[in-house]
Amino acid sequence: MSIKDMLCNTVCPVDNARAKHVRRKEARPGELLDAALDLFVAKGFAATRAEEVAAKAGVSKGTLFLYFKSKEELFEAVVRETIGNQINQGLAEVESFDGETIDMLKFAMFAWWERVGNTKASGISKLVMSEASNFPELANFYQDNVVKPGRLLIRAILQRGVDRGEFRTLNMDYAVYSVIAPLIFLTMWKHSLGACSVEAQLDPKDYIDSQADIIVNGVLAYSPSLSHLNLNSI
Amino acid sequence: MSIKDMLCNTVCPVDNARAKHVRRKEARPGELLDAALDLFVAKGFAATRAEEVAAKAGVSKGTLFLYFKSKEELFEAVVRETIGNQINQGLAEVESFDGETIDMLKFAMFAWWERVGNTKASGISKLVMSEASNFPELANFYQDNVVKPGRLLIRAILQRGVDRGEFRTLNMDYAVYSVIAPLIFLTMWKHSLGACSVEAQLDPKDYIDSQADIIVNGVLAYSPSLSHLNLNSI
Amino acid sequence: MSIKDMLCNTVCPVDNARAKHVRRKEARPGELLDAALDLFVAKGFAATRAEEVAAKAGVSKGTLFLYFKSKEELFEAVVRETIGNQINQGLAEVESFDGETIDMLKFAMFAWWERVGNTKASGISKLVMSEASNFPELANFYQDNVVKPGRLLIRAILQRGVDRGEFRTLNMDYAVYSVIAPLIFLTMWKHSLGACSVEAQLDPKDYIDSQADIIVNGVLAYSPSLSHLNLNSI
Amino acid sequence: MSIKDMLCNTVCPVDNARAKHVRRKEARPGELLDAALDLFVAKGFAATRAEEVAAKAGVSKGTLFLYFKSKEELFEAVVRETIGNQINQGLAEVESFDGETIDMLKFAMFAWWERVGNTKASGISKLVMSEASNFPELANFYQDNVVKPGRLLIRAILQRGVDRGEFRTLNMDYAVYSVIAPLIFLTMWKHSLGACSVEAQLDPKDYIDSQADIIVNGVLAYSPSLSHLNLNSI
DNA sequence: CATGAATGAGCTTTCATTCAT
DNA sequence: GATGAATGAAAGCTCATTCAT
Repeated sequence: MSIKDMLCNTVCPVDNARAKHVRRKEARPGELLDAALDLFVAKGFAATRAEEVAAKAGVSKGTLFLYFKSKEELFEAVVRETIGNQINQGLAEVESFDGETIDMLKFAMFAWWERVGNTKASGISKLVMSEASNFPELANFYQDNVVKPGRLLIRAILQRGVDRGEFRTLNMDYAVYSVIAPLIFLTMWKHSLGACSVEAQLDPKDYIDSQADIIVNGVLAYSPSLSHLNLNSI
Repeated sequence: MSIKDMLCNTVCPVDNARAKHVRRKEARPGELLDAALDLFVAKGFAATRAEEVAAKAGVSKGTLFLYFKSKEELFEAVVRETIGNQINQGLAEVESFDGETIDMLKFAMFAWWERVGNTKASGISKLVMSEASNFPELANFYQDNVVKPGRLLIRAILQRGVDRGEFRTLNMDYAVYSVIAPLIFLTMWKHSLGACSVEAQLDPKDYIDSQADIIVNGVLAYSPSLSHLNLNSI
Repeated sequence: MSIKDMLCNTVCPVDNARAKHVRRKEARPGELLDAALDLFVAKGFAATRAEEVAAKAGVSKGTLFLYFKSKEELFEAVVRETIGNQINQGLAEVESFDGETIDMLKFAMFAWWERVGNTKASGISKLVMSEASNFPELANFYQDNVVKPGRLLIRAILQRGVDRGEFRTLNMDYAVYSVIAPLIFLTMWKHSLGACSVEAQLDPKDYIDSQADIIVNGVLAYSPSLSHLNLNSI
Repeated sequence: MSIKDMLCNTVCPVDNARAKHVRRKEARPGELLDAALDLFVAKGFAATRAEEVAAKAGVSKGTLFLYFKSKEELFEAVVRETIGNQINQGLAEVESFDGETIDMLKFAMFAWWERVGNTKASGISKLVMSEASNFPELANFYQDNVVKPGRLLIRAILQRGVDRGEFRTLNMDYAVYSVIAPLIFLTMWKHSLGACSVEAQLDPKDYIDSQADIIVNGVLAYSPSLSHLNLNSI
């Protein structure tokens, strides 16, 4: 079963019925979503005023409500539109990867950075986490469209490593977070403390490099057992 | 230099001059801080109404403002009071640890869970990250009193491992995040998506167990080089 | 009919029934009235907080309400107590005056300054005028106890001048204000604009001197007619 | 030097830079200023609720804050706008007056009544005096734009009388108040005690007539000296 | 008597949302 | 479609007043 097959069941493709309607909405007010994303990420949902969003998008306050019934709907649209199918996009690249799983994993992590982490969309993680309890449906949407597919993608990679004897046996349900946690942490950091003091900033490349290095070594076959053999004596 | 020594410069002890005066005020309205912490973590600063906090603490709206000049001051007090000197407390335990650094690291991670992660205080991470850009001073306070000391604590442990030949050479500035990121991620998860759907919940023990296992193996000496030796052929 | 006789009908002597009760209240909380007078005059009724008054009087907030049922009652007490029987006091002095009415009038004006204008009680005019429409009963009280008697006192003096042929015939109902207006104006000025900028301050003695001089000359018998006779030719 | 020349330095003309922008805003909400003036004069600043002002102006609470950042700003706008250049307007009329200074002075006093005293603007005196210590800047503004020019205007008239030999030598710094005090007293009376009881009301014409008569006679040349000559003996 | 912590009605101010133009 | 003036519900905060100590 290809990785794509593993994912296609879970990923609920964006509702096609609404697609056309949504498409028209995005024609002009795509700028509204952009503006809203920025402001929501930076200030939070409640602290962002509808008028600010409109102003940043270069339209009037009234226009915003022409395209979005309410501030909440705007928020949901921001999340839904921004999330898009990030995972699916990255999927193809990962799937077509040919080579050792170690490199595949590293590749996936850096690809994520290029595709998502280094994008405006990166703020979504922070946004969703911050507002999850105020927008439960949205949290579920995020669960279904980002978390689950992402988890499966990582899991598929790790499983590939195990299947090919490269990686040792892992508790898959939790091992995936060894990849996910550092990446999500990075985006949240970038949009919170990292944005406040210069000293708190992290260099993304070095950061991912370090994390990938440790994770990869941490899942390699035999390394744990070897450590018990006291390799120093070799 | 002991680990404690490494930390004592950065950790700014709570101002003792005001402590007594403040202490009396907080005798009763400590409940206000408790209530506020819960609500701020769950709903965010802006979405939490002052009256809710008061009600949850069992007092009237007016009483809240008797003890905190404004909602913002309440927020800051929540963060400052809750943070306390978590790190310092954990410090003693870690410092007195005698044994292999592998176990020390695992111990530290679990200890953190008991001391902080499994506490009401755990929501602070989420809170600070969510509101950092709206409360820059608070972000800096968190930096100085939690992030920096925590980073130094982890760094000290890792360095111990390296010094004793247990761990391989690491890019310390980033390696520390291999320990920090999964833990912070856990608390944020717990207070956001994890609180929404049952399926998204993580078992903390298993989670930390898995993370610790992979990290520890990822930093062990010789494992990386061994991987290049293609151990499969042995 | 003596001047005293002219007044005794209008001046309602302070209610003797309540006197004893009031007396006890004044024992300690006289300081409350003092403090309240100052603050009410300076900031107005609404802008003065009960706690401020208490603090200035050196007692606790609760004590204030021990002596005055409400802030309004405090206000009314301030006015009633402060007004006292200023006019009556001045009355005796004026009545026993023996000499030309010109000097009597001047004497009355300066006496008022010593007895009232230069006293804490002087703020009452400003206070009553500022708050009259919010405290109609008090306005009437002031009418009956200050305005009317004062008007009669002045009228009596002027009438004396007319009767003795010193003053020309005057429209008494309005002529009295030639004496009253400048004096009331002085106190209001002193407690409003005069308290703000140094340059706006008036020297009371010089001010009254000038006013009295012009008024006195303005009411003298023959002077108007004489002026038409072109006295320059004499 | 013409009277106008004497004044032009002190009267600061309303800022023309902002005028146009402000003007548009006030096109409609001029009614807000009208409503606010009435209420502030009647009840004082603190006792007037923003909602009352809005209601009286026929708009909603929110609309008021659309045009005035705060209740205080509304208050200041009321004073500044209402004051306008009352004095300057009256100036032209007085300046072009040709005839005896006695009549000029009387004319000025009655003109003031028509132009200001009998207008909504008349409440400003009471308002400013009542709230001066709470709004020091405003008090200064009033000083500069009303008090000083008014004083100079009166002084100019009196000086004209002296220069032409109609009036005797006067202590000008205080003599001006013989004109000002009765007029200001009249407006304050009208908006405080005069508004409470019918019996306390003054007929403005008669009042001014009487005041003017006495003042004018009080400043005529030779009358003071004559009084020392003991004219009774003639 | 005196205190001051606690209350809650009431006020200022904000801001999402509407709608006439 | 687009605007932005107008709305009014809702939230933060104040302060006169009460009452247990």
